Amino acid sequence: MSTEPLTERQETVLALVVHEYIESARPVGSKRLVDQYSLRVSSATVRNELATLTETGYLRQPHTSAGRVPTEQGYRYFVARLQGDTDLPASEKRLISHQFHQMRGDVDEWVRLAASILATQSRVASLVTSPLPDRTVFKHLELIGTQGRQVLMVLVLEGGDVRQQMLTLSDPIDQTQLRLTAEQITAACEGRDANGVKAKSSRFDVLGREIASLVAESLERADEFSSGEIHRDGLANVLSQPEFSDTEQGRNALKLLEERSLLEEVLAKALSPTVGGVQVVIGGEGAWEELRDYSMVLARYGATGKATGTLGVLGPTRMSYGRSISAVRYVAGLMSNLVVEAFDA
Amino acid sequence: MSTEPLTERQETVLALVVHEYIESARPVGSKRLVDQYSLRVSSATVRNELATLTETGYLRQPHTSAGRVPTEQGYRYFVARLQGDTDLPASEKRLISHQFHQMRGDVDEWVRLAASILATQSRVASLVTSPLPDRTVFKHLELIGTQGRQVLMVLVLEGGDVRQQMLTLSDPIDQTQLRLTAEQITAACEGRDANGVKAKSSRFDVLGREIASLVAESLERADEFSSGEIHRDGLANVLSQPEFSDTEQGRNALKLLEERSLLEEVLAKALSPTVGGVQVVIGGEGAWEELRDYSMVLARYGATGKATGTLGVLGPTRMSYGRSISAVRYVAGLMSNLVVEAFDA
DNA sequence: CGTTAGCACTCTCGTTATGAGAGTGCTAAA
DNA sequence: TTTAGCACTCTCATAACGAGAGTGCTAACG
Repeated sequence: MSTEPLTERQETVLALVVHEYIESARPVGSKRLVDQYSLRVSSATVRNELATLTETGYLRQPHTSAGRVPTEQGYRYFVARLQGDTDLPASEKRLISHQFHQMRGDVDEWVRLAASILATQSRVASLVTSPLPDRTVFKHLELIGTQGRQVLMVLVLEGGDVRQQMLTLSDPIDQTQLRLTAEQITAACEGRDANGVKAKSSRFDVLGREIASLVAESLERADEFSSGEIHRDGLANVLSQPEFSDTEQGRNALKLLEERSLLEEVLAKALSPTVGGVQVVIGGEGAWEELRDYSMVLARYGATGKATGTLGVLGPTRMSYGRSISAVRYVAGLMSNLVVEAFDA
Repeated sequence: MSTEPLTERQETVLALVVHEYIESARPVGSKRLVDQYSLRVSSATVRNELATLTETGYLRQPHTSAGRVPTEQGYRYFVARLQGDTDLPASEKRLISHQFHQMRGDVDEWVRLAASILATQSRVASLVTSPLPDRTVFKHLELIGTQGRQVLMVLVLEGGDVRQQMLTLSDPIDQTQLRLTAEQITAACEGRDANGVKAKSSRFDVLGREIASLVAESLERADEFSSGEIHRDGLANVLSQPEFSDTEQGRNALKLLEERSLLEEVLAKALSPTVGGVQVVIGGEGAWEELRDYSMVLARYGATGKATGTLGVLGPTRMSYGRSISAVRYVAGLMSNLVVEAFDA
């Protein structure tokens, strides 16, 4: 567990072990290493290096006389060295970009496409949340009477998100009255958040106050549940990873992917709220016991301060970090562009 | 494959075989049958019945000297006899009903809850689509200018569904003009469908015509993609079924569940468009090769002619039809109530 | 001193053999 | 028509075993 700097050769060996293990899913030994990569040293030398790397906590032996497997620490070191110099081939990029530009429709469509692309590129499961405003700001209110005292409240938020809500008034109100009230509130509260709306509320009549408090409540709710639906894709991919050949393990993985609350927590905590680089969470980083055997590659996308969402992949710790990181980075960039465009074209 | 009517005893034996096989997941033999259910005949007699049931195509032998397994035909017969007399225990019903009434919020919440309840009750995977209007009818239009030529179009449909769309006009238009146009269109087209809107379109000015055609287009699109998102739950359940202990099989099942287009097709074709009873699709019914080893229990819910959605479960042919049917029936009923309430309170 | 060849030892994993268990179909008797 | 009895079949869990891969250690080498 010492943190002495690694020699160059140790670094190479570590990288090779990680690489080979990710490819083959089998513990990797000294012999295989020299053969596979035609190293210019003997297997005995490699064996020595492996021993010290095991000492210092970068590698692990599943059992005596088996090959080595990277520890979380080992993965982390590898990923840190990796970060910069990994990218999707230009042809892939063109293809993906094309698919995105093909379809400038619904936000849900983007999300679906992003998830699908992440899944196929990374070969593991993907997660994408819709872009949501960071701070929910009121923009426009519409009240539409149906029959009797039933009213549909349509709430337009900054950034184009729309909330709708049915509500029942104590007395029947005609459509002109409703329209008037809606206009009043819209005029007074445009550009304000939940608290701002509450502050203005005293200026309205009885009906207006009732509606305004509902609006404020709705804005608050939007602030809290800021993650919304999590769109998943590629669940079948993770099942095909050899570590989940045991059904029990596979079921676990699925449970994890279905556990909304856990994912929300990780997504929220692991990511700084600003759009930026790609974050890699390896083996739960000690904080999430359930994620011990899994890694996530995450990124925030969107326009900081306006609307942002999260996207990423989840797979076994032995996943292809290179592929995942570059895919996540690229797709996050594309999605950010789309969101920015949608905001201020 | 003959369709001679079964004797009463044959019927009993068939029912027991199906029941026992669903419970144990192992081919069931004559001896086990008499022991388990303390039949008043000998195993040899049962053996004879099994033989004829195999002849007539209700049962199948995985290999000589193995027990019997129901064929699709066998399941179908069993399910047909079963339909009426299966129901959730009252206590379960109360619990579920309570959960639903606990939360009269967002439609998405209902969908999520329904999926979750179906999954836990049936112990297999569940599918629920949002309730959508059968025929998309325009109700109200709102145009909200942002900056420059960018306009947010908010389209309220009969039944409270809301579509939003960003659009860029050829010339900047001020807010009053937008409002006027929106009011015009709303007044002229309320209660009309896509074609109705098109018909009225000639009465508007240039801007009005442009907008109206977009509205009509949007209505048409809503008609086509009438299924929307399919919400899933309980995917992990199906992995725990012994038939999927082989990872390959499990992966297949997952792929199936992820294949949106296939599910949409089945949902659309297998169900009459009216809200009604529970439909059981066994082994793909010859029409869907991919579903050979799976069964679905489906129901349509909502208010016929207004808004309906689909919900159901998907599992191996060897699933507990009793549990599934009663769960699907009950949850569909609850969801229908909610939708009806939301429509005309 | 770092590197390497050699070697004895360990642990896994796929293959094969084997026997118990469950089930069948058939025949003949009740 | 039902049942007892029996020979036969097929699966599946268990154990035995050997090949293969890998290790650590020691001693020799440049």
